[in-house]
Amino acid sequence: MNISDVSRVSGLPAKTIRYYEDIGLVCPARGDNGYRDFSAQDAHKLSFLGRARSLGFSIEECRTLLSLYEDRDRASADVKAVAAEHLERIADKIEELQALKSTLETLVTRCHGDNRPDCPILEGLAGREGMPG
Amino acid sequence: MNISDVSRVSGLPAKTIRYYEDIGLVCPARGDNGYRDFSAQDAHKLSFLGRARSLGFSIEECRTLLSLYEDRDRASADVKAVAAEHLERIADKIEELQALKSTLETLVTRCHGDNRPDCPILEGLAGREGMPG
DNA sequence: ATAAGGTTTCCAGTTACTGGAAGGTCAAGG
DNA sequence: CCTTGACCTTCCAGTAACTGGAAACCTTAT
Repeated sequence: MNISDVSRVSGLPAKTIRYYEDIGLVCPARGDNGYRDFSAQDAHKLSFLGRARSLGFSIEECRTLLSLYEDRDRASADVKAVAAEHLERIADKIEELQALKSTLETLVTRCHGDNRPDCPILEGLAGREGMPG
Repeated sequence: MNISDVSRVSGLPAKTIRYYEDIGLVCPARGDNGYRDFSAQDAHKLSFLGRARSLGFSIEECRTLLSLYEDRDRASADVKAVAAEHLERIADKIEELQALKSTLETLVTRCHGDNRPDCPILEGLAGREGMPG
């Protein structure tokens, strides 16, 4: 498989696949012409990476998951630990964003949004008036 | 005010303040010794930036907000537009993260997390094809 | 032979900083 | 006056995870 084939199969851009090779996530074979020659396993690995990335795992987490995936003797507890920690970070991020959202909503709601120059949003940012949160 | 003073007052690291000068968000005066000399207005501006950044506005949005803040004739509607768009992005991000969270929760819950090697998390990431090798 | 399109490498840019090196400045103590 | 230590300065490099583009090579079809 050439890179465009594996790109179509895995859903990852060719650029990304080359980058993944650069950082050692995949090691496709090379043909005589220097072209990368991807096996079905390479394609599978890349699909795995694509799914893990789309779930928000970092590249380093993906590297860990991939090595766990390829280690037939690993304990599922190891995988669960990686995922659970990631889950916690997601939950934290959601909470943080919800706090931001409610602060901004308060500011936006208070702003009359017309042609007059006085604006509670800017006043809030300037720190003169009480900011919620 | 030297940079460490304005850093303390604004809550921003000195490095960040220098960076903000580099990209033209602030233009502090310079003393004969080459040291930056921040006015109270500079400090105020930096506090404004700090608050806007902590609300998740990008640097470019901060630039816009700052120019709106310093334009006494701007309409509050202009500010509201920036904030409302940002709010929408936050809401989208929250939704996306919640979807990730529930997918990941499903995977984590199904994983028994013991010493056995079979793991629903990895199987979920791998798709339907099964294990490598 | 030529044209189109796929592939290669390498370099630069993105966001918003952060760390560190090398060197100039300032105030205090001896 | 000299030293020490805390500041300050600039510049270079690196972070995460790609993305865009240039220049050149390879393949396929006409």
